[in-house]
Amino acid sequence: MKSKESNGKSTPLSPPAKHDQVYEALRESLVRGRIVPGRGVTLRGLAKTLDVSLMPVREAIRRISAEGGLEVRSNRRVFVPDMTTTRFEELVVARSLLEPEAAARALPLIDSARLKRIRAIDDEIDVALRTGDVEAYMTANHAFHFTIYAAAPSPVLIPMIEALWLRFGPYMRAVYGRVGTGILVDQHERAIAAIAARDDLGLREAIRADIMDGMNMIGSSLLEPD
Amino acid sequence: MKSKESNGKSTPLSPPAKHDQVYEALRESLVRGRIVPGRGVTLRGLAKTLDVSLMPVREAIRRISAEGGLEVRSNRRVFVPDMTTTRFEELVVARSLLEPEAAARALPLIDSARLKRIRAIDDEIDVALRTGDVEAYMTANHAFHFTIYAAAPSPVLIPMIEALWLRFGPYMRAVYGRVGTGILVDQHERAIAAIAARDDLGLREAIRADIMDGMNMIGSSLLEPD
DNA sequence: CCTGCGAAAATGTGATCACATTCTTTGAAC
DNA sequence: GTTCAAAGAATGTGATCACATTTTCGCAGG
Repeated sequence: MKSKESNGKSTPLSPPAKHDQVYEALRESLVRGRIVPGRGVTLRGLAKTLDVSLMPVREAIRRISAEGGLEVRSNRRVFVPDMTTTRFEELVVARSLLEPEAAARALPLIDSARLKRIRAIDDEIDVALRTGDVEAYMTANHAFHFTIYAAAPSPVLIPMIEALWLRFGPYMRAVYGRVGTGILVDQHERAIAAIAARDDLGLREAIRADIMDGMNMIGSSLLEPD
Repeated sequence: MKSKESNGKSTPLSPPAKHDQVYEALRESLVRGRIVPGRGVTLRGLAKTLDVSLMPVREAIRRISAEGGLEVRSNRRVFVPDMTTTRFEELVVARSLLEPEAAARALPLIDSARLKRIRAIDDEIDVALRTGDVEAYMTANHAFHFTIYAAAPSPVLIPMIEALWLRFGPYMRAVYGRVGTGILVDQHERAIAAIAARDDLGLREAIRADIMDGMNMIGSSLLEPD
């Protein structure tokens, strides 16, 4: 029995910690490609930008580094990891293994409301592709995938997949900025059809195809030697 | 051109950072099951134990938490995550997806020297199983798997798999302590045979069987409701 | 022109202090 | 004995300072 439970309002939880806000801001910057891969990240620079002291920045960077979003080199300086060929391939493989599984696990729990939302997001993607809006495309594409996966609570798989997307972020932006979004083909119709049909294998294969499609297009573009 | 490169000795790199040492110590404690799942972890407690200030502990905990080895609850207090049924299943699925892939990628690069080492480790496992030495079994089992995977440099997959093992650590210990190692069957012979035969699919299946075998045995044991 | 060296600025790390929040204990009222 | 509230201890968080290491810049020598 909790003696608390004072007011009926939402839990009066502690105000969000600053290191969490810094973490979110950093993650956002990486996903949106606002941090150039070559240039390094400095604690004091981030602290000044976000108007906090070094402390929250240190903890946020430690956390993002553990997720692979940043890399602390032996100099102890922090960089956006270089995208080498093998790293790229490994990231793609990991995505192609985990995401179909996450989708399949979510499938039985996707109700009509969520499917409707997924369809709406797919429409947004179509618009973004036609207008060439890279920012909107990336946001909507992320929402499409994770609205599917999140139908089932997956406290293990989803964070793992999020970490993979985080690692692609900076380069997706660079690639799209170079080749544009015109080449992208919308492979999501297959996924939507499979969801509507409750087709487990079909959904797995659709997600896998979507990943391979987008990644193959990138593969030919920027990649550094090992 | 680096102007450095002064002496031929190993790089005179900075002395290891304390937060890295604390991180290693923490990870070790979790894998070895020295931290009871129920009890919490306090910054000052760890700092006193390891004889450092709060700073390195804070960064180490942030890092381990990002890897899923610890959990910062909304109270901002740190615990070993509870092993629920769904969490357990997700962890097993992730292992069964990533580890066969890592093994298959390593297969072409496993030379005779490494295979010899793998065989030696398997012998250690047999001994540990016969003598019921839980500690030795866990160490050797870890070495067996990662000696295979590490044949190919996998800067993405291997850390992900390590993070999964880290999450099992505390409970493996608890389970083995309860049911003993007598039940364990050594499924590694299949893997060794597949490596010797350069049998990609055979190795994948052997690794997968090994995972399922060990995990299924655990599944019936301790697990909390969601 | 550029090569190398020394000074100066910048950076990451660790320690200590202060403070708000949370947990634990204590003690009185019923 | 049980319940509840207040006092006390413990904990996580953030800021500031100090220091060793690294990087960057300027200037001399070739």
